[in-house]
Amino acid sequence: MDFDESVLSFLKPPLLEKVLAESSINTFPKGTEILREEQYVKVLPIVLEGIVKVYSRFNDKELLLYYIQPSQSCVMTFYASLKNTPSKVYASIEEDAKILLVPVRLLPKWLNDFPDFNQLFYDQFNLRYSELLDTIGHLLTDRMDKRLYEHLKNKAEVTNSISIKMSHSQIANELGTAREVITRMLKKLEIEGKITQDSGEIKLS
Amino acid sequence: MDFDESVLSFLKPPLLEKVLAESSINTFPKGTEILREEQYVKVLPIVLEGIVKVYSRFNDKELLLYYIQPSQSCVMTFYASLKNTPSKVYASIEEDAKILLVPVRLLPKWLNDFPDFNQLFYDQFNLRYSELLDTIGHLLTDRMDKRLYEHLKNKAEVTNSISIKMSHSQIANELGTAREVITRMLKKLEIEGKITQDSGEIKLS
DNA sequence: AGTTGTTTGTGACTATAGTCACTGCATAGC
DNA sequence: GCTATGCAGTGACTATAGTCACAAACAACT
Repeated sequence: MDFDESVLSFLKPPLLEKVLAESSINTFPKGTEILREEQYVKVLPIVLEGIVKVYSRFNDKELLLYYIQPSQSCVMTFYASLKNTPSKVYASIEEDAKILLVPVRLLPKWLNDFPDFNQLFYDQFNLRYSELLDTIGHLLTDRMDKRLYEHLKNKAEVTNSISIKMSHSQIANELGTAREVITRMLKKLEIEGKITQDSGEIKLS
Repeated sequence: MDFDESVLSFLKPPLLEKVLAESSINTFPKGTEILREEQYVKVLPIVLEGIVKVYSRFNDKELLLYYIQPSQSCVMTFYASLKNTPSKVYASIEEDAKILLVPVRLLPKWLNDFPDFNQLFYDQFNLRYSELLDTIGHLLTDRMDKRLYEHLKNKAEVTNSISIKMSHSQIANELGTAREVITRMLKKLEIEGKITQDSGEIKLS
């Protein structure tokens, strides 16, 4: 199979072999929606390359929850599949991605045979919970300009690039606010010298 | 030991025996702070009676995260103890509580010997994550009057009583807002006939 | 009963961000 | 080129909730 096996190093060899034997690898282009709310799940995705964005929707507002980076899995999907309950979140491809799709029917057996496997999911659960706590903290105490700036910095870090190509309204969606607010705040950040904007491209400085 | 063993029915007999043999039972009065942020944890609490409140603090603002009810455990403590990392949240006794304190050093072994035991923590993790998602949803879309009313209804449900004895400023803390706001909103809810206030006691109607 | 401290009630003000209505720009397709 | 579409920029207005500054009510203790 055509990918860097080191991203799966968290799977010990005997388990790794079994997983690879039963799983398939798919590639998805940027923008593909891979998980909708209320959807039932039959495969557990593990990201090999690229970035997946997980977000939630409240009425008409959206909010970015977290990014799944290579060697991470979507723990929301994991739980939804394990318990056969519908998903509460959405996921879409943020950067062209290569994803290992592990069939869910074998998971309980593997978790039973390789108890260490559980650690992976505890870690992810904890990570996501912590991130959500941080998000709440920002929501509760920070004003939009700061939230926006942190959001951009985070995005830059995740995509490993200082430039971001997104429309103002896409950003507004991710932060659960209105487009005009983002336009104004970006202008403010530009005046403060924290970013530059040029033909739809935002650069951190 | 003096408590209703049915609250521990999620532990299968062989495991239950081992756990009880190694654990101690303590009672705590209302108001006791049992977990602070940054604290390291050596025991996993399982609530047998009473209610524990788990909350987070951001700068000077506080926010209620969830209540731990009988037969539930604090999954944040679980993870913090498993990985020996400091706690990110606070916990205090909301209603006089009897708590089973399970020593953490034996947890990894039990999780290994009884893989089903993991389900309990997955369920709790998922529950708490879902609650946090809901909280974010409310924070993002609801106005204070609605958030307050939902908060009171939730509190009434958890304590199994339609009356709440709390000062306005305590409520304000739990919702991460200012006291005057709560005073005004309570008045508003009173006028709308949703609650009554009488000598520091709030009753849902 | 009087002092002290805490809780509640309120009016006035402010700041933030969300909404509305519109203009100018750029790009894509014909 | 022209037009359509979507994106960005901006001023004006509004609503919500947070802040400030008190006053009144209540409780707790001596």
